[in-house]
Amino acid sequence: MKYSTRLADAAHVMLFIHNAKAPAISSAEIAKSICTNPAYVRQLMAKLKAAGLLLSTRGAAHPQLTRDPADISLLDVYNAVEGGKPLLHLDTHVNPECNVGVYIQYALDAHYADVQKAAEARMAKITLADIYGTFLDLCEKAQVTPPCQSGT
Amino acid sequence: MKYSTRLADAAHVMLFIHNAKAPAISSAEIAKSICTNPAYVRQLMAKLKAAGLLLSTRGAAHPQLTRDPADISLLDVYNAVEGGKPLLHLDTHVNPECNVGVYIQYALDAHYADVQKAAEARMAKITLADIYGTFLDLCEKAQVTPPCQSGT
DNA sequence: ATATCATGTAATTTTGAAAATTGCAAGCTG
DNA sequence: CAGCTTGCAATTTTCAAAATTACATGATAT
Repeated sequence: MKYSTRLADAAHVMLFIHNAKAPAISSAEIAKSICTNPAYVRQLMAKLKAAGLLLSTRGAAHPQLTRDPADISLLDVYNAVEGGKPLLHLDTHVNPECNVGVYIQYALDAHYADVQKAAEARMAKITLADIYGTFLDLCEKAQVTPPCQSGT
Repeated sequence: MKYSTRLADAAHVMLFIHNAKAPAISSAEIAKSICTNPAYVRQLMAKLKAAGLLLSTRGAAHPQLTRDPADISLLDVYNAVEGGKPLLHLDTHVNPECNVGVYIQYALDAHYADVQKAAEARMAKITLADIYGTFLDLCEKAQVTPPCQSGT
């Protein structure tokens, strides 16, 4: 399949909104930055809203974060848009008549959980403020002025 | 896309071979356990071989692990079959004319690397012997006799 | 108040990476 | 030699995600 870029796109949406100086930001504007379509952006925003990370109102183009970026972790965003989907996937289609096959996957399941936990623990420590900070650093190093939503 | 189950399948192959008492194990036999086809199993085995985890000879059905399962980590297997493919994926198709979009993804990249490192560090601590141990425990709890390659 | 632009959401189509399949040359083994 | 096997390349199928389409509902400004 295609790789899921929902976490990257959702973080993009959140940071784009945070970075915006203008009061009004439409899904169309955000979509242009991600090179996608407004409906997809709104789907992401709906999930972020359901997770309590974003506020938005029908008909009005002024979304806003519910909390300070320092209080929103990458894990929050991950849970919002990937909803429990694991990073590693078992092969659930093994031969049910083969005990070895069945129980090897069960055994793997237990250890996959540890990897998932480690990844999530790390994501919990990364905040949107951290990412935004890195963003500003990179922009400075490249001598680029952040705002683009006014121009493009 | 489909989810990749290569890591789970490759671990399955390794443990199936380790668990086998019979000297001869064909790719067809392993494939039956994973509910797949021999060619796919051989593709995985080719990668495991290239990574130095497995020995096999053309024409002869007697593969064997190159090291003790206690000396083979889940990360070894992951690197062998996923070859540097990350767990999280950036959105590389952003608008190149939007600095915000471009640099947000660059910033994310840096933090994704930390998550990847954490996951890999955890995988490095899990050995095939650990997984095989869990496998035996689960079999015992379920009162199931492990070997299946003799029967099915 | 009404024309215009936004959101929210469902339904459908397209895309793309992985698995499945096919085919066959090369090699072991009885 | 006959009947297995592996190794590997090429093709087809699968299926989750993204893209697209459509439209009802709601805001906003002139």
